Order: sequence, then structure tokens, then C-alpha cells
Amino acid sequence: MAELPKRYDPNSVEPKWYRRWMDDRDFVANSKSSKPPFSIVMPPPNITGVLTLGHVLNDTIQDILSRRARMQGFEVLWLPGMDHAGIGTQTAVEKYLRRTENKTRHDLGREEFLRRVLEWQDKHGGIIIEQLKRLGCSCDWSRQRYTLDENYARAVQKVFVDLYNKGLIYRGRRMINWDPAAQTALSDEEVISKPQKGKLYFVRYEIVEEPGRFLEVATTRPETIMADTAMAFHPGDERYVSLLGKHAWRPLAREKIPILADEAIDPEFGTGVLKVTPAHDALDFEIGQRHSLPIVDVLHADGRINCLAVPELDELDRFEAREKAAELLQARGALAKTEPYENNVGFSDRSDVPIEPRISEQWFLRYPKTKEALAVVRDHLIRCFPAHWEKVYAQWLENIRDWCVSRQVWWGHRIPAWYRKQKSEIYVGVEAPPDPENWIQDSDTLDTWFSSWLWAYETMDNETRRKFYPTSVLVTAPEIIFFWVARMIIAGLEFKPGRSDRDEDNIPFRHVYFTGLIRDKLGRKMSKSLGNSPDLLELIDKCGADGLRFGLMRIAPSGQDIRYDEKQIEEGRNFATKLWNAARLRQMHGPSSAEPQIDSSKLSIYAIEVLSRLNETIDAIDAAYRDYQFNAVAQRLYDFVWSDYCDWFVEGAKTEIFGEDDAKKKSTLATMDFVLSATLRLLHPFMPHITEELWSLLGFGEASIQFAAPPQKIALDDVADVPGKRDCVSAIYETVRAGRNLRAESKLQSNRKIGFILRTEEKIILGQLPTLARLLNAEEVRLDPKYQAPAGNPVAITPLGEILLAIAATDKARERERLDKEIAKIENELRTAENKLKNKSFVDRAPAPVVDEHRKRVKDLSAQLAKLKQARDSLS
RNA sequence: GGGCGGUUAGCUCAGUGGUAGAGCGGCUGGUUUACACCCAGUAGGUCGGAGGUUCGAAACCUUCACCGCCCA
Repeated sequence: MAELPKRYDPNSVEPKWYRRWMDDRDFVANSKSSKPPFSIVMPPPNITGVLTLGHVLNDTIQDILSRRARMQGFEVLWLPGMDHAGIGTQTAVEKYLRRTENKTRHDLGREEFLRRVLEWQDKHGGIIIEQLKRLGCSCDWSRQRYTLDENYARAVQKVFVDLYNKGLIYRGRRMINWDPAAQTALSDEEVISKPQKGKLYFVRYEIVEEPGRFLEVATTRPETIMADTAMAFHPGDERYVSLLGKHAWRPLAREKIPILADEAIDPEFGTGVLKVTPAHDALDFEIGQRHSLPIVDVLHADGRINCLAVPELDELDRFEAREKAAELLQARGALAKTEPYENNVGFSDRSDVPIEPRISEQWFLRYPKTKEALAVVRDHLIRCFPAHWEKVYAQWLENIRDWCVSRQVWWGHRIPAWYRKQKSEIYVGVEAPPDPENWIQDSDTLDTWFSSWLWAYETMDNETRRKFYPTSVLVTAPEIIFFWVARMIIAGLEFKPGRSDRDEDNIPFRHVYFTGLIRDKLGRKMSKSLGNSPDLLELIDKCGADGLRFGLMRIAPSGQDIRYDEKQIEEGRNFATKLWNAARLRQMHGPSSAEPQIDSSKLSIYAIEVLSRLNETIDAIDAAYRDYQFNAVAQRLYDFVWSDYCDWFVEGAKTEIFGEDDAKKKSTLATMDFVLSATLRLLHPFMPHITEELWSLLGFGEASIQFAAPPQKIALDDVADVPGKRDCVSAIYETVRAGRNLRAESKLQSNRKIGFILRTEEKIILGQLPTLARLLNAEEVRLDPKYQAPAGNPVAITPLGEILLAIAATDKARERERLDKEIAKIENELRTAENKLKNKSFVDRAPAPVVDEHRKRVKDLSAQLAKLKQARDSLS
């Protein structure tokens, strides 16, 4: 085998393996398999989206879970797909049309516009799928789905019809959230409230029955005064009771409006009087309903004023009109004052403009199965990770309101409802009415989430569903817990796609893992407009998909936001290179063995140590996976490979590899093979490409590493006194650290070969001197239990005794200083431990092992201190 | 206003009652035949404040402050 290059080149390795995996159909799930199922449905990215760090995080986690399950012997289905993103895609195409042809969708007409959207989709769509492949995602692409696939779209409409027939979906004129930019209704979940600096306008309304007396109202929206149909105060508010039943003059579009009392008014706010504008405020609408007030709408759909009675305001944009209305009121002496004011304003999640509460005829869903949906999470048929999301979920369900599902958008699933021409008759059905010429179909489409709530099972054919539904786990961002997660649970419980009627067979998933949110270095959200998202394909070119995956996973604590820094991805790349070189070193010493023969009776103490550490790592990783602590898994692997294996085991093992004893050499190489093979398998879910490449290069298996069983802990039962041997290794490593420190503190260059003397009675160290010397980069390490330091050799205390440099300190003053510092440190530690033991209640109450440990500490520290003081004295 | 997170080294973060940790960054030394995407060493912390529980608290409880998110 040719020597490997020094540096790992992911760009030549990663695409090669991905192609192979695809050619071998390794990711295709077999519904007929007898293996136990493991399934994930991918949260579908937008059809015209591109890969973001959020996707990388999300989909890497799904890939890790899928790949690990595959290795564990599960039949794995990771089902990918895309979402048509109704409003988002339509807006993008509209923008494009306006820019290139200066046309609106209405200029083109519905049919032509939809043709253009399809063109756009063909041109820009599905880029993200190729990017996910570059990331190494092991999705079953043969089952890739799209929310507008014919079958899927039909299922969406069928669900609508069913819910309509059950009376759960209804059409009604109600107060909804109107997005004046996108000109569509939105659901409550799509409204984000943001604090806004504005003004509070104090407006005077003259009392009709008492000319000259005024009622003062504080409002943030003077531009809607023309739509006021009443004034209201709290029934208990004594300031105003005398006005009850009287009337006020509306100062704009002057008219008499009644003064009434309603419990909903907060007497503390402003003057305690509310101007009731039922058409433009949700609370006012309710008050209006209670008091049978007329509804006057003074806004166009695009947010301009629609009020011929006040020509100064008519046709003005709502925000311009606000200023203008204030001016008009001022001119008429109706504006008492204005105050700066900050309040929360609902913004559209889509177009980031303030939402307009508006009365409109829309379709609504009265959510079914909300009690059951609460129960399945409360009773842990579904578990959230981290668990606190269960509370957030419950809170939403407990306060749930009907879902406005219709959108005034053309791109999407058209509402399967028809209205009879010239009659008020509605037909709702998957098929068009038999006499279409007499009907007009509803022009609206359904909320995109109304299609994605079926994603967990409508993406599967019957056979797939039988094998893989309910899915094992859903991985998603907390931002869409209501939009998607909760609604999918409701859909599963209502439509019962499972193999029985029982809830546990119909929930869409058993676990939900919520990722963190990725922020930039400054803590800001990643966004297109800020331009703070890295170019991921560039990053993959630079660090490899594996480097990106590992780097990101290592810094992604569960349940917390992630501060992204490219340096951390570089660390992922560096780690890949480290792993590569660890394999390279092994490969330089002859062929590795797929089944290394470990004769535990012949293992060196270092091999026992590294194998024990490997065992511990395997346990720790298992535990971390159980809690979905991916960063902990990554960190454990990083530490094991870099520190335990490379820094300590491999460096020490060079004694044997380059040594004369063939049996020892073989045993050491076998240990390396064992550890490397296990490490590659442990790392495979995180770094699929490099592990496959090394698995193949080192010949650890004929078949792909993807289906190799996860490493089991090695039994060291027949090794005598493992703890004793590990203590010995730990003492040796401690001694190495002390010796290296001596060398550096004595200003000796780290490459200079130098002699050390070890003053110890420990016999166990005899055979270990060559390894000790290698790790210390020493010319030799001389064992001398009776060594008398001639002129103050620099000395350090170790668990083995004392280690000394075989040369006199060149600078005695500095050496004294060093020893003084060391003495002070030890004295300090000693004092702490002694004080604890002096405390009677500690000795009486603390567990015996803890007390013993402190006694031992005092003993050890005292011995160390004595030796250090002796060395210090010999210098003066 | 209600709920949920967070506050540990210059930075990013681990750390579930028993001697405060890692990586990065800083500083010092190094082309020691796996790796300069590296190796060795090192400085740097009254664990946000105040109370409490305990023999013992970064961790558990109470409270306050500040930061962030979700819902009104």
C-alpha cells in the first residue's frame, strides 16, 4: 500500500464515497426487512431554499441518528422531501416579475402566473437537495417527496373535506391577522409581536348631550377614528358613569356614537376611555359584538385608507394617515396632547410589516384532539428533548384558538370548495362538482402548514407506513413547535394512519429533539439581510463536509443557542487530519488486521490503559446518545482520539514499535488496530466519509463501515490487577508531565536530549524506563533510589518519588523562586485538607472514603513538601 | 404581566454535593522520521450578587440583578 499523504484531502474523498453509497443503494429502506425499524422524516426545506447552517445542524443530527441506527442493525428510513412554501415562493416570483417585466400576478392571471412559478421552481428548485448530498446525508432519496406531489396534494384536500364534513372546518367572517404587504390572512402563529416606539394621541370627543364637555381618549391609531362606532369605559369607573347612554361626536367623519360600559376596558390605561373600532382591532371587535355595534371598515387591503368622508386621508398609506389625522385633529382643536409611547405591535412573520387586524371571510379549523394531544406528551408516549419544551407545547395547546387556514395566495393547495353562481350554496369535495359550469371554485389556497401537518405519514406508501410509522424521532427547530410539531401530533391522533386505533400507534414520532438556534459571533441570528451566514459550499471545500459536521456538532449544546465561529469548523477539519495521521502512522508499520488478536495476558500496561479508556468512552457515548447530547459524544471522541490515543498511547507505543521485541511490537500494533477500528466506527455517524475511507484503506472490513456493528467494550477480566496497572500508568504519565515541566521551567529547549534521574524505590518502574525516556524526550532516565543531588539539580515531586534533571540549575535564584512557588502551592493544598480533617463534624459525618481520601492527601502532600523543602534548603 | 432558558478563564462553552475543566486566543520553546491543520510547557477564575440547607455548594433551596427566548 502506498504511503498516505500527510494531509487529508476531503474533496477527493467525500464525493467518491457518496457516489458509491448511492450506487450501492445503501440508504434505501426496505419495508420488507425483518430488522427492527428506525425512521425519521426530514423537516422539508423550501423548494427554492439553499443550505443554511440551521439545515446543516438539523440534518447532520438526523444523519448521525440514522447512521448509528444502521450500524446497530436497524432497518433505517430517513425520508427526505421539500415544501412548496406558498407565500414565500409566490412572493419571490412576484418580486422577480415586478423587476423584470413590471407586472403583477394579476396582470398575468392565475394560470399564467402559476406557469411562471413552475418555471421558477424548475430553475431554482431542489438546489438544497444536492447540497444535502454534499453534506453526506444518508436519506432514502428514492422516497423523496414534495408537498405538491399529486398524491400528497390529494391527501391534503381529502383531509380538508373530511374535517369540513365533521364540522371542524368552517367558513366565517371573523377578525383575522391581515398582512397588507402579502395581502393575505395569516394564522396567529405567523404574527410576531415587537415593541415599537410610537406616540399616544390624546383626542377629545365632544359630548353630544352636553356641548362643551369633552371625553378624552388615548389612542395609538388616530387614523382609524373614522371607524369608531362607540366610546367605552369600565362599568366600575366612577369618572364616567354619568355619561353612560349619552353620545359623543366622532371628530373625524363627524357623527354621533354611543357611550357605553364594558368589562374589557382597562381603567388604568390612558384616560380609561376606549374608542371602539370594531373593524380594526380584535378586542374592539368583541366589544362591538357584545353591544351590537356597526362595523365600519376604513382600510383597503393594502393598508391605505378607504374613507371618502375624509378626503384628506382617503387613499393615504396607514402610517402617513396617522400623521395626517393628528394634524387634522390638531387643526380642529380635538388633539389634547401627544406622548411618546412604546407598545407591542404584531408584525408579519412573512413580510415584516405590521399586521392589520381585519374582518374577513376565511376558512377556519377548530382543532380536534387537543386533549389527546396534551395527554400523549404529558404521559410520555412522546418525549421532548430537552424536556422543558413539553411545557411550552402544553401551554400552547391549553390556550389554543381556531386556525385560519385560508391564504389569499395562488401558489399552493387550492381550497376544495365551490360556490354556486348566483346562489349561496357551498360544495366541498375532493372532486369538482359534476356541473362545474354552475360553480366557482374558492380562489384561495391553504396555509402551507396545513399540508405539512400530514408529512409524517402521507409521505409514506402503505407498506412503508406499516413498517416505519410512527417514526422514531423528529429533529427540528423550536421555532416551529406550534407551526408543525404540535399540529403533526394532532393530525396523527385525528386521522389515525397507524396500524391500530391506539394513540401509541398513531402519534407521528416517539421523540422530538429540538436543536439550538445558530447565531453569529456577535450573538445575532443568521439572516440573509445581515449577510452573516457563511457560504457553506465554500466552507465544505475548505474544511470538508466531515470537518463541518464534526466542528458544528462539537459546539452544539442541546437546548441552547450556538455561537458560530468558523474557527470551530477549522477545528473539525484539524481533527479529521489528526485522525488521518493516526491511521497513517499505523499504516507505515505494516498491514493492519481486521480482527486484531488481542492476547490480554501480553498487553502492555499502556495498552491496558488505552483499552480501558476506550471502554469508558464507549459507555460515556452511549449515555450521551440516550440524552441526545451530541456535543458530549463529539467531545468524548475528540478527547479520546487526540489525548488518550495519540498524545499518550501512540507516543509511548513507539518504544515497542521501533523496538527489537517482535512479540511486543505485534501486541502493540494489534492494540492500535483494535482501537482504530473501534474509533472509526464510533466516529462514523459524525464523519461518514473519512471513516469509510480509512476503514477501507486500513482494511478493517470488506464491506462498508456503514453496516459494521458498533464496537463493544473489550473484556479485560483475565488481566490481573487492572486498577493497579492503570495507577502505575497514571503515575508514569504524571512523572512525564513533571519532567517536561522541569525542562521547560529550567529554560531547556524542548528538542534538546537530556538526562533525567528518577529517585524512587518503586520496582514496577524498572521495565518502563525506555518509554519514560521517550515521552520525556530524554537521553536517558537513570533509576537511582539513593541519588544525592550534587549542586542542586532541578527536582519535581511525582507519584513515583522525585524526578531530577541530570544537570545543575543554571540560575540558582530562579530555581529557588520556582521551588518557593511550588512549596507555597503545596502548603496551601495541605492546609485546606488539614483544616477539613480538624473539623470534627467533617470526620464524623462525611462518608468514610472521603475522609480517608483526605487523610491520604495530607500524607502525600506532607511527604512532597518535605522533599521540596529539602531541595530548597540544599540551594541556599 | 405569565412562562422558559442563561450568567464559570480574554472568547466559546463543559462541569447533577467531595482538590474548578476543555478548545480557541495569549505567552515561552520546538522542522524530536504520523501530523506546523503539529508537539511540549505556561499564565489566566472570590463559578452574576445576597441569604439559606449541608460536615462540605459552581452544583440544591430562596431572593435580587442582568441577558435571551416564548406567550399575553
